[in-house]
Amino acid sequence: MNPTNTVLYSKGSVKRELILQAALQLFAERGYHGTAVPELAQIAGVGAGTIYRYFDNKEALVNAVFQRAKSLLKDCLHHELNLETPPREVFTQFWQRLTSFARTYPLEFRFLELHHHQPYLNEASIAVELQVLVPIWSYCVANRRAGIAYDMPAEALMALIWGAFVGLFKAEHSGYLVLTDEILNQAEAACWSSFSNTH
Amino acid sequence: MNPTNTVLYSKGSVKRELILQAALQLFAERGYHGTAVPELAQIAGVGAGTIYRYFDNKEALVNAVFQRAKSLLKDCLHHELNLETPPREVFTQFWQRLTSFARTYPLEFRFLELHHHQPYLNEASIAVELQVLVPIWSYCVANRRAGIAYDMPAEALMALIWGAFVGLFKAEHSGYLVLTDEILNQAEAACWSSFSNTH
Amino acid sequence: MNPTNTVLYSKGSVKRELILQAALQLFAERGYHGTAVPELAQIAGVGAGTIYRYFDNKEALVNAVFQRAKSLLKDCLHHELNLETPPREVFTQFWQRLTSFARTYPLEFRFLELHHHQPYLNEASIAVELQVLVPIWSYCVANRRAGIAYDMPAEALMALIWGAFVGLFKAEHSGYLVLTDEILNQAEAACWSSFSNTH
Amino acid sequence: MNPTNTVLYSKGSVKRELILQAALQLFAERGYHGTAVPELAQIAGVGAGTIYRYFDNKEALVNAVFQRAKSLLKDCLHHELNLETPPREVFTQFWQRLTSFARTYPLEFRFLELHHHQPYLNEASIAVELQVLVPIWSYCVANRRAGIAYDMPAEALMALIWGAFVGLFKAEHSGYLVLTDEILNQAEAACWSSFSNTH
DNA sequence: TATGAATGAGGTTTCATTCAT
DNA sequence: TATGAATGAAACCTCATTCAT
Repeated sequence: MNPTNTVLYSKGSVKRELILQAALQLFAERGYHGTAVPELAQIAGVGAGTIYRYFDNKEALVNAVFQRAKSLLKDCLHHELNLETPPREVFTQFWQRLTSFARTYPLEFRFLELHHHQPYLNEASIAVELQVLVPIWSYCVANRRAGIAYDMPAEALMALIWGAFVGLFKAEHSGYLVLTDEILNQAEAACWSSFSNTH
Repeated sequence: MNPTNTVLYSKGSVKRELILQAALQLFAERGYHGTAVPELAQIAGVGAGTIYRYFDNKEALVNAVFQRAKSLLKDCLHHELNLETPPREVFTQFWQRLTSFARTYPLEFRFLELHHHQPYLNEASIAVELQVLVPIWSYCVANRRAGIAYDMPAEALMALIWGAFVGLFKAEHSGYLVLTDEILNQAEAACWSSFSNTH
Repeated sequence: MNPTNTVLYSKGSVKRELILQAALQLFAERGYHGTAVPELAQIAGVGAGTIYRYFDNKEALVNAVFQRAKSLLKDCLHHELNLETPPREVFTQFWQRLTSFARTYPLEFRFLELHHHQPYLNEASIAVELQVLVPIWSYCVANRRAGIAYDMPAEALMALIWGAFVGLFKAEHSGYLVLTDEILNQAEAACWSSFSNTH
Repeated sequence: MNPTNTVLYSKGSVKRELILQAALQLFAERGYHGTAVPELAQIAGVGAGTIYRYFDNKEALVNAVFQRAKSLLKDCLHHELNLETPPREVFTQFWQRLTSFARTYPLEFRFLELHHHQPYLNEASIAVELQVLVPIWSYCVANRRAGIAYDMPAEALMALIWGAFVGLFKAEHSGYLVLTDEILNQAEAACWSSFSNTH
């Protein structure tokens, strides 16, 4: 009866949400091809056919999951980030935000990092991916120009730090390690050392 | 008729090799679940049934691929590595050997790093994985004890460096970057900085 | 509350009409099995569930469509047809009425003639079919007895003429032909020749 | 062991034949959309998956069935038909060949005539359809030019005769009529009357 | 009365595996 | 030993029908 409600309901439909959650979980655990739609439906607590009321097909679903996870990451990383503060502090902020993301949204983080998404990503998904990367890239470029970061392509600097961070959480997820705050702080310092030749 | 012969033949068979090669290629490109056995057989140039003469099933095949790739990595990393030389030099050697592996065996490298193997790995595969990790772990432990490496768990140090290295090649494979020797050398120096507080 | 009212309402309901129209259109275009109920509902501009308020199921709907179309044909063909006029004139009248039906109700005509209804027709539908055929059959029988028509079973005479007529419109619908009034008149003469040995 | 045998086997594979037969039967009975692949497989006596070894998909299968049926019709109608004989005799020959086709290949005839194929026909199927029509069209054109046939477009003449013929067999299949040779001969004479104004 | 979201049976199709050759 | 045709279970997806609103 409340049209506003209706609209909100249809946009943020509870079923749609259940499906996205189940998809996130299973795709993160087993990957796209390793996840069967009927099982996904069961975990979501909906009929298999219902999934196709909300998503054109399985590929559209995985892209929706990807875009949501990447957008969340983008918000966590970049929202109200003050790039005017000293580079060393910005770096710490990035690190803390990344950590916060990986801790708050472990499924999103694992889904994004543990799998190989290229073959099924559509344009919108690739666009969101770039929205995450561009600000970090700018930060690297600026610091390199300022003589703060090592004299490497910004892409290489990003890849090193990002890779190191992902490596830590992958190791934890594999059971090799428990990431305490202390370790994460030490790792942050170590990564800063691999980013900048300043002390 | 001679069982020894049979075993030797089956282990060293040319067909077995073709199958492993095709499996490596397709698993690296599309992942385990994204690869169909009949197509794999076609790429290998053998009949689909032939695969089941050499491997019990698809899972046994992926484990064989995994073990071969990891063993190769183990050999590349650790064979005749002189751990007596100064830690900085050992680090450089590790880096160069890793680089050499990633360049010489790109499919093996991508297969090992781009995908999420846990769900189908058997004990033998896990054992080989440890054979790769243990020497590096020892190196990290020793350097930490000697006050050379940062005061972090060896597992964290490993995860950082390994992650950074993988990050570089993942970025290259995604088209964000071309890894020249110069960049790889700079990255090596940067990673040493994230490993050790010495100059 | 007034059952009579209810019945009238449900029989003459505007929604019922919309559903029958949409069903006619889609069944004519794609056949019974090629038409999906939800799409039919959308074309009709009603909810999918609404269809089941007016018809027990899809089969009941197609029978209703069939009976309406056949009844319309029956009315067009036989209403106030004067069988006392000379046979040649009656034939022309039949032909003109058929033409008028095919032109005025092209969907009904195509639905009736382009598809194969047997598997889902119920008794009522078969009864209506007979109501169309019987007067024509009588006409054929009478003319045969009178030595006007060829000495064939009435059923064969009917099948020939009816088939020829349908063939013309099928050819037009397939794009092989445009049926002008002239052609239709010539065809009428030709069909009379195949019906009667008189001049 | 006999390579020739192998080739013949693969071209005319017995399974392929079983599938085509079952498809012809069910498509003729129930139409394309009314036929389910698993049921078709069961009638053919093969596994459901086997069908997809021989045909890309259901649509490719129905096109194969169509092309086979139309080719058969083409051969029956046109093979070694002597167009030099008098038109009246050619007409009789056409009629007899059509009758022979409808009697010898009743499923093919019903499949071709009882259903509406347009939506799924591919180019090859349309090409075969034309191969059937063109010679008949030429015959009609020639007879019209010679003043033998009624002065109607060839397409209209064809549609009339073809429609009349199909009407007869449709009536028989519907149970309205049993087509004896006598009736077929009388019908042939009647149809000639609707084709030509000569005696 | 009317709806359309929801369903699950059943549709088309794929694929890991087997087995006759 | 090697094959690849064959399979049927299970994948993805559709749709006739129901039912809470």
